[in-house]
Order: sequence, then structure tokens, then C-alpha cells
Amino acid sequence: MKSVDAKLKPDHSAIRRVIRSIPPGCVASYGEVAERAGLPRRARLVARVLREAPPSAGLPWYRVLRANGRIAFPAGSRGFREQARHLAAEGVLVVGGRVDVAVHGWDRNLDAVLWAPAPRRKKTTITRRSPRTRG
DNA sequence: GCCCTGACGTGAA
DNA sequence: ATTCACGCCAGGG
Repeated sequence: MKSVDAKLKPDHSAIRRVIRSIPPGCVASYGEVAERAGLPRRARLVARVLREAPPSAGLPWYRVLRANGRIAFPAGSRGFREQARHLAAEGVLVVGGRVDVAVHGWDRNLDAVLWAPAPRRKKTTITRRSPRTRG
């Protein structure tokens, strides 16, 4: 029963609760999760909870990233690939092991909309690579 | 207890 | 953009 663990490690259960509440298609940083769990500056504890959490816990662990939007696992590692795969499956674009938090950030994504970033279309959108491509 | 480690964060250089 | 040093603190030895 979870209640048992909740009594022994309230912090852990609070953290798991927050992680469970991250909406699909969104991501949150370790620090953000900690803060929402009422444990400011306890990012490392969040990491520990995730590491100890058995798959049976059914936590959307893959929605938790580093503050800079990068996957915490070493690039190319088993966990790294799995996380990237899960995120992609939810429509979260992962480029170079990194996610654009301004777009997929849990609450931050709303800000992005509210800030209404003037849709700037630069000519570089074409991303020409070689002058001789076009002659 | 003391020491080291870690799915982290942040400010400074 | 990168690297470094520190801060943080639960667990394991």
C-alpha cells in the first residue's frame, strides 16, 4: 500500500504525486518538481526518488528533465534512448538530447502563448547550407 | 559517525 | 556556449 510509504517518506510521495501530475506532452525540471512538491532546492532528492522508483510505480519519469531541457542520462545510454523515445511518442521533440522547454515546459508553455512571440520568420528559415546548392 | 556519490541547480569566469 | 566551484542532502559503505 502506498499509504505506508507515504507515512515513512512523505517527501518522496509528494514528489511522486507531482511527477504524476505532469501533463502528457509536457516536461518539467527536477528543480521545478521539487518546488511544486513543497521542497525548494531539493532537485537531487527528486532524482533519487526517480532512481529508486520501480517501473511498477507507473511514473511518467521521462517527463522530467534537467533545468536546461537536457536529458539527465548520459547521451547514448540505455535510459537516454528510452527517455527520448517516450518523449517523442508524446510529440515532444528531442534534438541533440535536448527539449525546448519554452515550448513544452509544463506551465512555461502557457507563458509562451501569452507572451505572444511575434512570429518572426527569418530568411534563414530556408537554411541554405552551400552556395553551390543553388548554383 | 565520517566520507563519497549522485537521473541536480546556479552563478561566475 | 563551456567549464568550474559550490550548495544541497539522502543513502550506502
